[in-house]
Amino acid sequence: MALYGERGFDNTSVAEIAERAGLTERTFFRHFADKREVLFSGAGALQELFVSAVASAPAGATPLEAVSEALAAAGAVLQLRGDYPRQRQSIILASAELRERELIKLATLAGALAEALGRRGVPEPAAGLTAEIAIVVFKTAFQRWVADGNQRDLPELIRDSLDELRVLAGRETP
Amino acid sequence: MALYGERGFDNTSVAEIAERAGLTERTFFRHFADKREVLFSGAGALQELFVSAVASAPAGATPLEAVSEALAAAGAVLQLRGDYPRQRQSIILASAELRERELIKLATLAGALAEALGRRGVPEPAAGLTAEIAIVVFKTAFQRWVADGNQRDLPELIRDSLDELRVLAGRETP
DNA sequence: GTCTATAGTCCGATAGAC
DNA sequence: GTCTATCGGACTATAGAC
Repeated sequence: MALYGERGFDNTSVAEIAERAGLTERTFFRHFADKREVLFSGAGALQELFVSAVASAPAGATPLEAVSEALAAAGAVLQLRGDYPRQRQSIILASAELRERELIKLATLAGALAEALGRRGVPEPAAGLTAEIAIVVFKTAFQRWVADGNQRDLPELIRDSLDELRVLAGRETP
Repeated sequence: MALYGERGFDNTSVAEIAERAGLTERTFFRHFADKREVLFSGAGALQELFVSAVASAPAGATPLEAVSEALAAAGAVLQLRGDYPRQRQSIILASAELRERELIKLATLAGALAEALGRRGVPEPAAGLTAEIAIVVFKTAFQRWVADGNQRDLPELIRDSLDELRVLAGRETP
Protein backbone atom coordinates (compact mmCIF):
# COMPACT_ATOMS: atom_id res chain seq x y z
CA MET A 1 0.00 0.00 0.00
CA ALA A 2 2.81 2.41 0.91
CA LEU A 3 4.67 1.78 -2.35
CA TYR A 4 1.51 1.98 -4.46
CA GLY A 5 0.71 5.29 -2.79
CA GLU A 6 4.21 6.72 -3.24
CA ARG A 7 4.99 5.85 -6.85
CA GLY A 8 1.66 4.63 -8.18
CA PHE A 9 0.64 1.06 -8.92
CA ASP A 10 2.02 0.92 -12.45
CA ASN A 11 5.45 2.15 -11.41
CA THR A 12 5.82 -0.37 -8.60
CA SER A 13 7.30 -3.76 -9.41
CA VAL A 14 6.72 -6.94 -7.46
CA ALA A 15 10.47 -7.10 -6.88
CA GLU A 16 10.30 -3.79 -5.03
CA ILE A 17 7.36 -4.91 -2.91
CA ALA A 18 9.10 -8.16 -2.04
CA GLU A 19 12.31 -6.32 -1.15
CA ARG A 20 10.55 -3.90 1.20
CA ALA A 21 8.71 -6.78 2.83
CA GLY A 22 11.94 -8.77 3.20
CA LEU A 23 10.69 -11.62 1.05
CA THR A 24 11.24 -12.97 -2.44
CA GLU A 25 9.01 -12.41 -5.46
CA ARG A 26 7.95 -16.02 -5.38
CA THR A 27 6.62 -15.64 -1.85
CA PHE A 28 4.60 -12.60 -2.88
CA PHE A 29 2.86 -14.70 -5.51
CA ARG A 30 2.11 -17.40 -2.98
CA HIS A 31 -0.01 -14.91 -1.05
CA PHE A 32 -1.51 -12.99 -3.95
CA ALA A 33 -2.55 -14.51 -7.24
CA ASP A 34 -1.41 -11.37 -9.02
CA LYS A 35 -0.05 -7.92 -8.35
CA ARG A 36 -3.50 -6.34 -8.21
CA GLU A 37 -4.99 -8.74 -5.74
CA VAL A 38 -3.18 -7.06 -2.84
CA LEU A 39 -5.76 -4.30 -2.89
CA PHE A 40 -8.74 -6.65 -3.11
CA SER A 41 -7.93 -9.42 -0.65
CA GLY A 42 -10.45 -7.91 1.77
CA ALA A 43 -13.29 -8.03 -0.76
CA GLY A 44 -14.52 -11.37 0.52
CA ALA A 45 -15.28 -9.96 3.95
CA LEU A 46 -17.24 -7.05 2.51
CA GLN A 47 -19.21 -9.47 0.38
CA GLU A 48 -20.12 -11.63 3.39
CA LEU A 49 -21.25 -8.49 5.16
CA PHE A 50 -23.55 -7.59 2.27
CA VAL A 51 -24.95 -11.08 1.92
CA SER A 52 -25.68 -11.63 5.60
CA ALA A 53 -27.37 -8.22 5.77
CA VAL A 54 -29.64 -9.22 2.88
CA ALA A 55 -30.45 -12.50 4.61
CA SER A 56 -31.40 -10.79 7.86
CA ALA A 57 -33.63 -8.09 6.35
CA PRO A 58 -37.27 -8.11 7.55
CA ALA A 59 -39.40 -10.83 5.97
CA GLY A 60 -41.92 -8.40 4.45
CA ALA A 61 -39.29 -6.21 2.79
CA THR A 62 -39.35 -5.77 -0.98
CA PRO A 63 -36.20 -6.90 -2.82
CA LEU A 64 -34.95 -3.33 -3.11
CA GLU A 65 -35.66 -2.64 0.56
CA ALA A 66 -33.72 -5.76 1.52
CA VAL A 67 -30.64 -4.72 -0.46
CA SER A 68 -30.97 -1.16 0.78
CA GLU A 69 -30.58 -2.45 4.32
CA ALA A 70 -27.57 -4.47 3.23
CA LEU A 71 -26.02 -1.41 1.63
CA ALA A 72 -26.56 0.80 4.64
CA ALA A 73 -25.16 -1.85 7.00
CA ALA A 74 -22.07 -2.31 4.85
CA GLY A 75 -21.70 1.45 4.59
CA ALA A 76 -21.74 1.84 8.35
CA VAL A 77 -18.93 -0.70 8.73
CA LEU A 78 -16.86 0.78 5.91
CA GLN A 79 -17.13 4.15 7.56
CA LEU A 80 -15.33 2.87 10.63
CA ARG A 81 -12.14 2.26 8.65
CA GLY A 82 -11.28 5.95 8.66
CA ASP A 83 -9.11 7.23 5.84
CA TYR A 84 -8.10 3.85 4.47
CA PRO A 85 -10.98 3.46 1.97
CA ARG A 86 -10.25 6.91 0.50
CA GLN A 87 -6.54 6.20 0.07
CA ARG A 88 -7.27 2.85 -1.47
CA GLN A 89 -9.77 4.39 -3.88
CA SER A 90 -7.32 7.07 -4.93
CA ILE A 91 -4.74 4.38 -5.77
CA ILE A 92 -7.32 2.39 -7.74
CA LEU A 93 -8.60 5.34 -9.76
CA ALA A 94 -5.04 6.16 -10.84
CA SER A 95 -4.57 2.83 -12.64
CA ALA A 96 -6.59 1.38 -15.51
CA GLU A 97 -5.62 -2.15 -14.49
CA LEU A 98 -6.90 -1.59 -10.97
CA ARG A 99 -10.12 -0.04 -12.18
CA GLU A 100 -10.72 -3.21 -14.19
CA ARG A 101 -10.19 -5.40 -11.17
CA GLU A 102 -12.47 -3.19 -9.08
CA LEU A 103 -15.26 -3.57 -11.60
CA ILE A 104 -15.03 -7.33 -11.68
CA LYS A 105 -15.10 -7.47 -7.90
CA LEU A 106 -18.26 -5.37 -7.93
CA ALA A 107 -19.77 -7.67 -10.54
CA THR A 108 -18.97 -10.67 -8.34
CA LEU A 109 -20.61 -8.86 -5.45
CA ALA A 110 -23.70 -8.27 -7.58
CA GLY A 111 -23.82 -11.99 -8.32
CA ALA A 112 -23.62 -12.84 -4.62
CA LEU A 113 -26.36 -10.33 -3.83
CA ALA A 114 -28.58 -11.82 -6.53
CA GLU A 115 -28.07 -15.27 -5.01
CA ALA A 116 -28.92 -13.95 -1.55
CA LEU A 117 -32.11 -12.44 -2.95
CA GLY A 118 -32.85 -15.77 -4.60
CA ARG A 119 -32.71 -17.44 -1.17
CA ARG A 120 -35.32 -14.91 -0.04
CA GLY A 121 -37.61 -16.19 -2.77
CA VAL A 122 -37.00 -13.42 -5.30
CA PRO A 123 -37.12 -14.98 -8.79
CA GLU A 124 -34.98 -14.07 -11.79
CA PRO A 125 -34.70 -11.67 -13.49
CA ALA A 126 -35.86 -9.50 -10.58
CA ALA A 127 -33.04 -10.71 -8.30
CA GLY A 128 -30.30 -9.95 -10.81
CA LEU A 129 -31.69 -6.57 -11.75
CA THR A 130 -32.18 -5.54 -8.12
CA ALA A 131 -28.63 -6.62 -7.26
CA GLU A 132 -27.23 -4.57 -10.14
CA ILE A 133 -29.23 -1.52 -9.08
CA ALA A 134 -27.88 -1.96 -5.57
CA ILE A 135 -24.30 -1.86 -6.86
CA VAL A 136 -24.99 1.28 -8.89
CA VAL A 137 -26.41 2.99 -5.82
CA PHE A 138 -23.51 1.88 -3.66
CA LYS A 139 -20.91 3.05 -6.19
CA THR A 140 -22.59 6.43 -6.50
CA ALA A 141 -22.87 6.96 -2.76
CA PHE A 142 -19.31 5.79 -2.14
CA GLN A 143 -17.98 8.18 -4.79
CA ARG A 144 -19.76 11.07 -3.14
CA TRP A 145 -18.52 10.02 0.26
CA VAL A 146 -14.85 10.06 -0.75
CA ALA A 147 -15.31 13.22 -2.84
CA ASP A 148 -16.67 14.92 0.28
CA GLY A 149 -13.65 13.88 2.30
CA ASN A 150 -15.66 11.37 4.36
CA GLN A 151 -17.60 14.27 5.91
CA ARG A 152 -21.11 12.96 5.42
CA ASP A 153 -22.66 9.80 6.77
CA LEU A 154 -22.23 6.95 4.27
CA PRO A 155 -25.48 5.09 5.09
CA GLU A 156 -27.30 8.38 4.69
CA LEU A 157 -25.66 9.02 1.31
CA ILE A 158 -26.70 5.52 0.27
CA ARG A 159 -30.33 6.21 1.16
CA ASP A 160 -30.21 9.56 -0.67
CA SER A 161 -28.80 7.94 -3.83
CA LEU A 162 -31.42 5.22 -3.67
CA ASP A 163 -34.18 7.82 -3.43
CA GLU A 164 -32.79 9.66 -6.45
CA LEU A 165 -32.66 6.46 -8.42
CA ARG A 166 -36.26 5.70 -7.49
CA VAL A 167 -37.33 9.07 -8.84
CA LEU A 168 -35.37 8.62 -12.06
CA ALA A 169 -36.65 5.10 -12.64
CA GLY A 170 -40.22 5.83 -11.58
CA ARG A 171 -43.00 5.99 -14.10
CA GLU A 172 -43.78 9.61 -13.31
CA THR A 173 -41.81 12.41 -14.93
CA PRO A 174 -39.36 13.63 -12.28
CA MET B 1 -11.36 -14.60 -33.40
CA ALA B 2 -10.92 -18.06 -34.92
CA LEU B 3 -8.02 -18.94 -32.61
CA TYR B 4 -9.75 -17.54 -29.53
CA GLY B 5 -12.80 -19.62 -30.41
CA GLU B 6 -10.82 -22.81 -31.02
CA ARG B 7 -8.49 -22.91 -28.03
CA GLY B 8 -9.81 -20.16 -25.79
CA PHE B 9 -8.32 -16.74 -25.19
CA ASP B 10 -5.95 -17.78 -22.41
CA ASN B 11 -4.44 -20.61 -24.42
CA THR B 12 -3.77 -18.48 -27.47
CA SER B 13 -0.47 -16.60 -27.63
CA VAL B 14 0.17 -13.46 -29.63
CA ALA B 15 2.89 -15.38 -31.49
CA GLU B 16 0.26 -17.82 -32.76
CA ILE B 17 -2.07 -15.03 -33.83
CA ALA B 18 0.74 -13.27 -35.65
CA GLU B 19 1.81 -16.48 -37.37
CA ARG B 20 -1.67 -17.25 -38.65
CA ALA B 21 -2.03 -13.67 -39.88
CA GLY B 22 1.38 -13.84 -41.57
CA LEU B 23 2.77 -10.99 -39.47
CA THR B 24 5.20 -10.53 -36.61
CA GLU B 25 4.26 -10.05 -32.96
CA ARG B 26 5.38 -6.43 -33.06
CA THR B 27 2.96 -5.72 -35.88
CA PHE B 28 0.13 -7.18 -33.84
CA PHE B 29 0.93 -4.78 -31.01
CA ARG B 30 1.04 -1.88 -33.43
CA HIS B 31 -2.62 -2.52 -34.28
CA PHE B 32 -3.85 -3.52 -30.83
CA ALA B 33 -2.62 -2.00 -27.58
CA ASP B 34 -2.86 -5.40 -25.92
CA LYS B 35 -4.00 -8.94 -26.56
CA ARG B 36 -7.51 -8.28 -25.31
CA GLU B 37 -8.16 -5.21 -27.38
CA VAL B 38 -8.77 -7.31 -30.51
CA LEU B 39 -12.23 -8.10 -29.22
CA PHE B 40 -13.05 -4.52 -28.29
CA SER B 41 -11.76 -2.46 -31.19
CA GLY B 42 -15.36 -2.00 -32.38
CA ALA B 43 -16.49 -0.57 -29.05
CA GLY B 44 -15.98 3.01 -30.20
CA ALA B 45 -18.55 2.64 -32.97
CA LEU B 46 -21.15 1.21 -30.60
CA GLN B 47 -20.50 4.08 -28.22
CA GLU B 48 -21.02 6.68 -30.94
CA LEU B 49 -24.27 4.95 -31.85
CA PHE B 50 -25.49 5.20 -28.26
CA VAL B 51 -24.44 8.80 -27.86
CA SER B 52 -25.95 10.07 -31.08
CA ALA B 53 -29.20 8.26 -30.27
CA VAL B 54 -29.33 10.04 -26.91
CA ALA B 55 -28.70 13.37 -28.60
CA SER B 56 -31.50 12.86 -31.10
CA ALA B 57 -34.15 11.74 -28.62
CA PRO B 58 -37.30 13.94 -28.48
CA ALA B 59 -36.82 17.19 -26.59
CA GLY B 60 -39.55 16.46 -24.04
CA ALA B 61 -38.24 12.99 -23.14
CA THR B 62 -37.22 12.25 -19.54
CA PRO B 63 -33.58 11.20 -19.07
CA LEU B 64 -34.53 7.56 -18.81
CA GLU B 65 -36.73 7.77 -21.89
CA ALA B 66 -33.87 9.34 -23.83
CA VAL B 67 -31.46 6.55 -22.94
CA SER B 68 -34.14 3.94 -23.57
CA GLU B 69 -34.35 5.16 -27.13
CA ALA B 70 -30.58 5.02 -27.41
CA LEU B 71 -30.57 1.47 -26.10
CA ALA B 72 -33.28 0.28 -28.45
CA ALA B 73 -31.56 1.91 -31.44
CA ALA B 74 -28.23 0.31 -30.57
CA GLY B 75 -29.98 -3.01 -30.03
CA ALA B 76 -31.54 -2.88 -33.47
CA VAL B 77 -28.13 -2.36 -35.09
CA LEU B 78 -26.43 -5.03 -33.01
CA GLN B 79 -29.11 -7.47 -34.05
CA LEU B 80 -28.11 -7.11 -37.69
CA ARG B 81 -24.69 -8.62 -37.04
CA GLY B 82 -26.12 -12.13 -36.91
CA ASP B 83 -24.25 -14.71 -34.87
CA TYR B 84 -21.10 -12.66 -34.34
CA PRO B 85 -22.17 -10.99 -31.06
CA ARG B 86 -23.04 -14.37 -29.54
CA GLN B 87 -19.71 -15.94 -30.51
CA ARG B 88 -17.84 -12.93 -29.20
CA GLN B 89 -19.76 -13.04 -25.92
CA SER B 90 -19.05 -16.73 -25.47
CA ILE B 91 -15.31 -16.08 -25.89
CA ILE B 92 -15.44 -13.21 -23.40
CA LEU B 93 -17.35 -15.13 -20.75
CA ALA B 94 -14.77 -17.92 -20.86
CA SER B 95 -11.91 -15.66 -19.76
CA ALA B 96 -11.61 -13.62 -16.55
CA GLU B 97 -9.25 -11.17 -18.25
CA LEU B 98 -11.74 -10.52 -21.01
CA ARG B 99 -14.63 -10.12 -18.59
CA GLU B 100 -12.59 -7.40 -16.87
CA ARG B 101 -12.02 -5.58 -20.12
CA GLU B 102 -15.68 -5.88 -21.03
CA LEU B 103 -16.71 -4.27 -17.76
CA ILE B 104 -14.38 -1.32 -18.19
CA LYS B 105 -15.67 -0.76 -21.70
CA LEU B 106 -19.21 -0.70 -20.36
CA ALA B 107 -18.13 1.75 -17.65
CA THR B 108 -16.60 4.00 -20.32
CA LEU B 109 -19.85 3.75 -22.23
CA ALA B 110 -21.77 4.77 -19.12
CA GLY B 111 -19.51 7.80 -18.81
CA ALA B 112 -20.16 8.79 -22.44
CA LEU B 113 -23.91 8.37 -21.92
CA ALA B 114 -23.80 10.55 -18.81
CA GLU B 115 -22.00 13.25 -20.80
CA ALA B 116 -24.59 13.03 -23.57
CA LEU B 117 -27.34 13.44 -20.99
CA GLY B 118 -25.46 16.40 -19.58
CA ARG B 119 -25.59 18.05 -23.02
CA ARG B 120 -29.37 17.59 -22.87
CA GLY B 121 -29.42 19.64 -19.69
CA VAL B 122 -29.64 16.73 -17.23
CA PRO B 123 -27.64 17.68 -14.11
CA GLU B 124 -25.50 15.40 -11.96
CA PRO B 125 -26.05 13.11 -10.18
CA ALA B 126 -29.15 12.31 -12.26
CA ALA B 127 -27.15 11.96 -15.49
CA GLY B 128 -24.65 9.51 -14.01
CA LEU B 129 -27.27 7.41 -12.28
CA THR B 130 -29.46 7.25 -15.38
CA ALA B 131 -26.51 6.23 -17.52
CA GLU B 132 -25.62 3.43 -15.10
CA ILE B 133 -29.21 2.21 -15.04
CA ALA B 134 -29.16 2.18 -18.83
CA ILE B 135 -26.09 -0.05 -18.86
CA VAL B 136 -27.67 -2.45 -16.37
CA VAL B 137 -30.76 -2.71 -18.56
CA PHE B 138 -28.71 -3.21 -21.70
CA LYS B 139 -26.55 -5.91 -20.10
CA THR B 140 -29.61 -7.76 -18.82
CA ALA B 141 -31.41 -7.64 -22.15
CA PHE B 142 -28.29 -8.62 -24.09
CA GLN B 143 -27.73 -11.61 -21.81
CA ARG B 144 -31.28 -12.80 -22.40
CA TRP B 145 -30.92 -12.27 -26.12
CA VAL B 146 -27.84 -14.48 -26.43
CA ALA B 147 -29.24 -17.03 -23.96
CA ASP B 148 -32.29 -17.33 -26.19
CA GLY B 149 -30.12 -17.98 -29.23
CA ASN B 150 -30.95 -14.57 -30.76
CA GLN B 151 -34.57 -15.67 -31.19
CA ARG B 152 -36.30 -12.68 -29.67
CA ASP B 153 -36.14 -9.07 -30.78
CA LEU B 154 -33.37 -7.24 -28.92
CA PRO B 155 -35.04 -3.80 -28.79
CA GLU B 156 -38.12 -5.51 -27.40
CA LEU B 157 -36.07 -7.31 -24.74
CA ILE B 158 -34.52 -3.97 -23.82
CA ARG B 159 -37.95 -2.41 -23.33
CA ASP B 160 -39.09 -5.40 -21.27
CA SER B 161 -36.04 -5.20 -19.01
CA LEU B 162 -36.54 -1.49 -18.56
CA ASP B 163 -40.15 -2.04 -17.55
CA GLU B 164 -39.10 -4.66 -15.01
CA LEU B 165 -36.51 -2.32 -13.58
CA ARG B 166 -39.11 0.42 -13.28
CA VAL B 167 -41.35 -1.88 -11.28
CA LEU B 168 -38.51 -2.97 -9.00
CA ALA B 169 -37.30 0.57 -8.43
CA GLY B 170 -40.75 2.10 -8.11
CA ARG B 171 -42.05 3.29 -4.78
CA GLU B 172 -44.97 0.86 -4.84
CA THR B 173 -44.50 -2.73 -3.71
CA PRO B 174 -44.26 -4.85 -6.88
C1' DG C 1 12.81 -5.02 -36.11
C1' DT C 2 15.62 -5.69 -31.90
C1' DC C 3 16.30 -5.55 -27.22
C1' DT C 4 14.67 -5.66 -22.54
C1' DA C 5 11.74 -5.32 -18.27
C1' DT C 6 8.14 -7.39 -15.79
C1' DA C 7 4.45 -10.59 -14.62
C1' DG C 8 3.45 -14.89 -13.61
C1' DT C 9 4.34 -20.38 -13.72
C1' DC C 10 6.71 -24.72 -12.72
C1' DC C 11 9.71 -27.62 -10.22
C1' DG C 12 12.22 -29.01 -6.47
C1' DA C 13 14.28 -28.31 -1.83
C1' DT C 14 14.17 -26.74 3.04
C1' DA C 15 12.74 -25.36 7.57
C1' DG C 16 9.55 -24.50 11.34
C1' DA C 17 4.57 -25.26 13.58
C1' DC C 18 1.08 -27.99 15.32
C1' DG D 1 4.26 -36.54 10.38
C1' DT D 2 1.70 -33.65 7.97
C1' DC D 3 0.96 -28.83 6.92
C1' DT D 4 2.44 -24.52 5.63
C1' DA D 5 5.82 -20.89 4.51
C1' DT D 6 9.95 -19.93 2.53
C1' DC D 7 13.51 -19.81 -1.15
C1' DG D 8 16.09 -20.46 -5.76
C1' DG D 9 16.38 -20.86 -10.42
C1' DA D 10 14.80 -21.57 -14.94
C1' DC D 11 11.20 -20.55 -18.10
C1' DT D 12 7.36 -18.28 -21.04
C1' DA D 13 4.42 -14.49 -22.55
C1' DT D 14 3.10 -9.78 -22.59
C1' DA D 15 4.28 -5.46 -23.50
C1' DG D 16 7.26 -1.21 -23.72
C1' DA D 17 11.55 1.30 -25.29
C1' DC D 18 14.17 2.50 -28.91
